[in-house]
Amino acid sequence: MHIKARTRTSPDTAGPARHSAAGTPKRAAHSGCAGCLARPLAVCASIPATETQALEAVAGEVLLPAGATLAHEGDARREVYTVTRGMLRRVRLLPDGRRLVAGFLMVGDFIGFSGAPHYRHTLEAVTDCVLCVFPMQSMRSLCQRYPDLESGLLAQACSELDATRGSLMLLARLGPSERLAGFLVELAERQRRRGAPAGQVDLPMTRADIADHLGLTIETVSRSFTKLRQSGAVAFTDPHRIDLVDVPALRASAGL
Amino acid sequence: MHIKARTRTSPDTAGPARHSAAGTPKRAAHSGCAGCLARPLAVCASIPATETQALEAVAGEVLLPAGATLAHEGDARREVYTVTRGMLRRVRLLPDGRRLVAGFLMVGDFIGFSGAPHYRHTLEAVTDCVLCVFPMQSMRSLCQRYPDLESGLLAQACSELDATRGSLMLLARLGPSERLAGFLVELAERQRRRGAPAGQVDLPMTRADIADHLGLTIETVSRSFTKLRQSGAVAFTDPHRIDLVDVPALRASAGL
DNA sequence: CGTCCGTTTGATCTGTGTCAATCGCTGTGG
DNA sequence: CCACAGCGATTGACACAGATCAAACGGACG
Repeated sequence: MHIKARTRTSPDTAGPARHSAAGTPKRAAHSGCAGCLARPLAVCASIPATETQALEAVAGEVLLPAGATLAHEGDARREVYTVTRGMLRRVRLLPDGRRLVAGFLMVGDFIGFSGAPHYRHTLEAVTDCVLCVFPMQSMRSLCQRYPDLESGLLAQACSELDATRGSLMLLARLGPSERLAGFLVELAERQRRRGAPAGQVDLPMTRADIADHLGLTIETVSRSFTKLRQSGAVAFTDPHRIDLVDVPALRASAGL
Repeated sequence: MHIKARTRTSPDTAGPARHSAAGTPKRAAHSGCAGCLARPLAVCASIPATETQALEAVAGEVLLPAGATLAHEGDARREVYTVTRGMLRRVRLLPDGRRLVAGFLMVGDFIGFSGAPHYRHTLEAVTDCVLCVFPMQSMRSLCQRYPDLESGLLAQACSELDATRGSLMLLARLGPSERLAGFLVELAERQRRRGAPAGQVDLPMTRADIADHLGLTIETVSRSFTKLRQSGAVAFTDPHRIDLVDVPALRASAGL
């Protein structure tokens, strides 16, 4: 096997101050569903606007500065979340330091689709984030009271399954540039659904995050970017702002 | 990129007789939930035993000989299924013939967790199979009538998400032998939950299926098997019947 | 007995990981 | 204001794990 740990976050010397450098999460009172940007995108939409006080009654808010950790792999799961602002990454670390970014979470995404009693991934803020928190128990009773909420959760779980299965194809059978193309197209699509202009992608995460998401190295990701640029499929000056010039070509090369 | 098509099923010359060689599915009347081996494992368990007639009323049965296709990628999704006997594979093909086996479905597994209106994978029988069929519409009304059914579906969707995310780590960051180890322990675990003796795995699928599931070639899968055998982690004479000699070692090498 | 197919094993080739150097931007201190 | 340190991104040279090519083996079936 290749792929050994390098620039990796060192194999977690499980000391006291686990929230490494960056800031720490801050709790706050819930600021109300009325003006929430995520509501139309999130499962909360399954609860009628006239009944949002049922949500607000049990919800809290979490402010998460970029780089901070929301939850650690292995921690007991007691709460579920909806992302209200910003982007997070779902990270898993192997003992030898190899890192996987299992996915990126964006506004409206629900965190809590798991049967496991403990987190299976560490959740880290890529940018400054705001999240809605619900105790799992409250979420369960809300589901009983509003069956539509449970349907909504099921629907969102299904679409997350679809997306995750899509990643399987990327990782198992596509080459580096194809993976990157697929990643960019999918991210652009998610951002477009959130109101961003089509044909552009924001990449707040680092190349290392992308590499660990696509099963590549930083260098290969970088080379793949230049390759896509040279082929005219994408364009960019800022490495975190990509223009998708030839979406059909990108889609085709990712097998879509 | 490497990984080009070779032994692959030829890029689907979308002719009329798409159900290639093997047999074709046969429909039958539902044979009753009472003696169903899958019931305790499947979501059907969410409906009380006294009410199974509600299921039987809308369910049908499908008999699927090994090699036959249940549904094709791209077909409209009109039904959902529960596997009652046998094993299926979930396959996706790229235009150039590269193949992905996104997963294997076993007794009790539910087929129908997707938000898409069309199948995103072809479903093929690895062994002779029997499935319970439900029109999607009937499933929806059953969910309304039995909220526990929807909870059960959500729970199963979550555990499928957990499993799929586990595959991400295998594919993105583990070497061939590690992937194989992870695959074997996970399969053993699923079979154990279904009553099989621990420490053994049945592999009805071919090496090609395993390779396309793990993002490898047949040859590398074979070599990884011999490596695991030489290291004493597994033992076998029949290539389709593996003894897991050192489960802790297997789990460790897969990062579990 | 011979063909077929899946599996295993061996030899070679190549893409991508590894090692290393440079570039560019940001923030800090003199 | 400029010099410098630090970090992320990019580019280049090289090595090796795993893909490719090739052949042999073994069981199933006619």
